[in-house]
Amino acid sequence: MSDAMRDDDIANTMRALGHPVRLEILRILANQQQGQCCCADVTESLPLAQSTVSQHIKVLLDAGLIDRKAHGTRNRYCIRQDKLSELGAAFGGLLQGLAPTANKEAELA
Amino acid sequence: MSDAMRDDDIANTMRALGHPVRLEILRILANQQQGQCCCADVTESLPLAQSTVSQHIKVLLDAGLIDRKAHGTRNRYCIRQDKLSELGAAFGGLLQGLAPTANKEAELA
DNA sequence: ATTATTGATCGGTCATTTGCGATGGAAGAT
DNA sequence: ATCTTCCATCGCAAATGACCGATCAATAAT
Repeated sequence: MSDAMRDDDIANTMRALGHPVRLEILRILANQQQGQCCCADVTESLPLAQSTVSQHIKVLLDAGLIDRKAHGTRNRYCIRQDKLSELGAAFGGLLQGLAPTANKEAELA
Repeated sequence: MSDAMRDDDIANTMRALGHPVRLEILRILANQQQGQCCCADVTESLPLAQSTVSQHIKVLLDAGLIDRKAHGTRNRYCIRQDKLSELGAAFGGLLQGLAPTANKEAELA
């Protein structure tokens, strides 16, 4: 239980996922051949200015959900699958903690 | 697939979960005897003003994550388990859509 | 009827987020 | 060296969010 996400981390990550454009960006990254692409690729799939896309990317980056690798004059972004499964586990734990059956039994530790 | 959550819905719900206080409120509701309690109960478990707690509750309410039932002079709040599992499914679907194995196979529909 | 309790809502402040165009640095091409 | 491409970052404006104290309607108790 040592490296479990705390509420702050979970909330931060949730907030990063709390914008449809960022969900879309993640999907765009996921559907790339090598699972990676540059900012320009993302931008031309979205009706937003480059600076705006770059900012959304930064949010995902800060949340640890994606990774940046400099590659020549462009950057390659890819999804951090490890973070994603970590989040999945944390989310599952959260839901379980909120389930009605977990009320009393959880106190028997 | 007709009633699946769309990106907007998912993002909205994520944003509602994107604050540690609201996560805490959900946990407080979950750990109540009948899985329900009033605003005052929640407030005295948190270092926040009543108006602030009420506002957080409203966010959860608007996101459909909790339910309000008037009961005499006070309101009873409880977690909407149906929404929670709906969200769990949507989140699972999201993660699956972002997984590397889902890239090509998903196009064979 | 008067009083007390509950809790939603209003108004205000301050911080953060979202969007944009413009700027500038870094790497590749000429 | 010059020029182009890529894109992070910097203002800037508008909108949203978080928090508070104050208010007010509704119900319960006296």
